Amino acid sequence: MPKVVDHEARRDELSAIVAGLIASGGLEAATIREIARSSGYSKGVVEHYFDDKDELISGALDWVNRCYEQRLNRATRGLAGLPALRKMVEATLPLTERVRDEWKVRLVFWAAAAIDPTLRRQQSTRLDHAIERYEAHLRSAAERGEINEIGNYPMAARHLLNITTGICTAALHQRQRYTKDFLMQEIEYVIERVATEI
Amino acid sequence: MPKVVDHEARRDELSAIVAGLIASGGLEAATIREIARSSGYSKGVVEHYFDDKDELISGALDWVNRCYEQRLNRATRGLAGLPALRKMVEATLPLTERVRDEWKVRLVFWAAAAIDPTLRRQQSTRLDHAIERYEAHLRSAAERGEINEIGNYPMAARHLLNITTGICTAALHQRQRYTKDFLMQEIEYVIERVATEI
Amino acid sequence: MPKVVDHEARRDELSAIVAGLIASGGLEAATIREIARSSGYSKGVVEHYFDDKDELISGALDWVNRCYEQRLNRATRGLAGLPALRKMVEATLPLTERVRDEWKVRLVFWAAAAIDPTLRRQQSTRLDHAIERYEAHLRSAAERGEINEIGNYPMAARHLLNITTGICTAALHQRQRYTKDFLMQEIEYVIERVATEI
Amino acid sequence: MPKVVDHEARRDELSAIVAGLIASGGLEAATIREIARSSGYSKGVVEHYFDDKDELISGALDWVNRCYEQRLNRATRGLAGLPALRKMVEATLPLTERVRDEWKVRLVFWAAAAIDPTLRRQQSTRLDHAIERYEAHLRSAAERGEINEIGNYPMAARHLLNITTGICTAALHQRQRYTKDFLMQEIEYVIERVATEI
DNA sequence: TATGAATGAGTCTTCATTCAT
DNA sequence: TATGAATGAAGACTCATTCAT
Repeated sequence: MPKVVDHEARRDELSAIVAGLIASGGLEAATIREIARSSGYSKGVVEHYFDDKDELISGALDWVNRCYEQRLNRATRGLAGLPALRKMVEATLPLTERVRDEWKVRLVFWAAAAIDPTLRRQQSTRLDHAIERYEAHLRSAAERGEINEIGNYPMAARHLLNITTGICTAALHQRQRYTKDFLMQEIEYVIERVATEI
Repeated sequence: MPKVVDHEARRDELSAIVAGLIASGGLEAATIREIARSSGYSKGVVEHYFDDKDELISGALDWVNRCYEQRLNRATRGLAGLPALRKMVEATLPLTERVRDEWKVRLVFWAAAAIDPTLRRQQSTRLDHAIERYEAHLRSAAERGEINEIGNYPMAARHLLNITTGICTAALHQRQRYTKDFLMQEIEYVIERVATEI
Repeated sequence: MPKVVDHEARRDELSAIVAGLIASGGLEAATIREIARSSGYSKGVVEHYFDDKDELISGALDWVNRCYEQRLNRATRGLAGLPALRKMVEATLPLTERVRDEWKVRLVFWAAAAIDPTLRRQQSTRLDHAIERYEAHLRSAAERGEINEIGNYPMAARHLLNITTGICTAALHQRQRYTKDFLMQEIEYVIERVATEI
Repeated sequence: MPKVVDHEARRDELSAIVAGLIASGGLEAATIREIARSSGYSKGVVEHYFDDKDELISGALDWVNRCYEQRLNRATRGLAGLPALRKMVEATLPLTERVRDEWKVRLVFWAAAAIDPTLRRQQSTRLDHAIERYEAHLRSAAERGEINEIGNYPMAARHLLNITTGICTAALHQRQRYTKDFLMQEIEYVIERVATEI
């Protein structure tokens, strides 16, 4: 009679730990031994829930992205247009230690994705999803009359994504300059410009 | 008299190889053994020119940045204002395999810098330098009447840097979408918006 | 359930091998590879039981000292006074190959302790313990009327320890001269002199 | 026309450095690279004067012993009997940092000699010489009426050597206990006992 | 399901040594 | 004589992975 364990919950628990290790020490810090130590489980358990180290690592990214999605949904629930856009961006910016960790993990995977085609495809899909979100918010903002009509919504959305990405990476590297106020001001600057059809 | 070897040249030679290995296989591909194999030298030689693996790795980043600087200087020599700005951005975008490799190495170091304070400081300084360049070009563009006067040059410059960064990382992950034309179009879009005081 | 292995026994087994290697080839002969080869285990196993090479080495000394202690206790069990003292010294002298090996390991650690403060402290404690043993035997010898009362027991004990040490190192370097008979004769000479209050 | 260099002087210079390195960091600290660095010469020079690393190491011991001999001769010049004996022992005890270093080197070689027959033979010869010195001083002390006649001079001399050795090694490991006064007191204790025929 | 024992490949690094200049 | 470039062997150590229990 096997002990009943919530497989998924255990996987998530471990993924969270892996993500934390990556955030604090990079990919190389996420060794099976260390994961076992941090989780309190034995080495064997760790590899019982994950076939492979690769799976363990990509599980961590998955987990980070799922966390992000959830935060995003919670933040924009019931909102549309510019308010939704602002909340979405706000939820993306590395304003808290937690989100900073999220970004650190993301950076690690960008570096990996730049090299590995499979990861790159995953990353590409994620980018497309993000653009769609931005686009939806822009459209609803226009509908609600909060901004002017935009000629090329996908382009504007991509622009918004890219500038947000750029700001976030800069914020990671210049932590003290990119305070919360400063970041939000940047975002307003960006939204203004995107919303201004020339 | 010892055998005469241009120490710096040899270091550069090895750094180039390390950068190439990182670009094609990530940090973990840049093992001493592989560096030796790729360079045709013995393992010992590699550590004759670099005390440490860390030094070897950071040497690769240095080399990449120096290459970038040179390319930038060559591209903008004799230019000012918007033409200089365009050339500068053009030299930054991952339009060729070589620049793509440059970006891959950069990504690896971003991930590392997000974790290691020392690397983060270096990265921060580099960002400041880049912003200064952008700012100078924007100012001269305004002086030459190519764009309107800008209220906050440093902010506009930082904006330009961040959006470029964002575009470049996106381009790395969605290679086929970000063709040369597409990238240049994005850039024009960005320059337009930065140059438009609202 | 994990495979059941007596951790301590395994550590001892390995320590004995390390001690043997040190005795026959010095510290440098005690490489992990050689330890693995000699023990029949794999390299990994050696470091499964010992975190570190340092630990492995100091484990060997520990083991040697524990062996010595046991031999000492066995030899002096039920004895006191001069007979105990004689047995103790006899158990210390390099009369057999086994004890000679013990002494070789000891010498290696003396050299190390002369340099490393931590080892020196350990060595100092060991010396104190040995002196206490000698002192106890001297006192009981006096009580039993086997020797005259001694004015300064600790000093006499230390004297006894030092002379024994000196004899043992000499015996290591002049093996054929220091036969068993010769060594025992030296010891009697020493005991006589220590026991003779002037 | 080759540059004229005093070969022997250079060898001594290097030997002194090697001895210093061994004294402060053990045998493993005496790498060719470190010797070169400490001496200010290049690696090549070091091995120009010494065929081999082994030769370099044994050169260091030679040098240490020669220094010791010189100090001994200077200390006992013009003396005989007990005064000579006292000076000789005094020159042997690790009372100064310099002599402590001498002993550290000696310990390293004892450990090596316990293993290597060639070194052991050298060490044995050195012991014999030392015993002869002690014996001569004892005999002259008796002649001068400073002590009673001794039945077995060689044995007494060996005893003196061994106890001195034992005291010195103890002094190395319990530095603060073995102050100069304490050491000299020990020596008097020893001389008294040796000189007392029972 | 869980443990941790065992393996061996692979990592960086240090080093003595040789040799061209 | 002197330099330091070059080599490759050997060192400790880390790690993912397999497997018996």
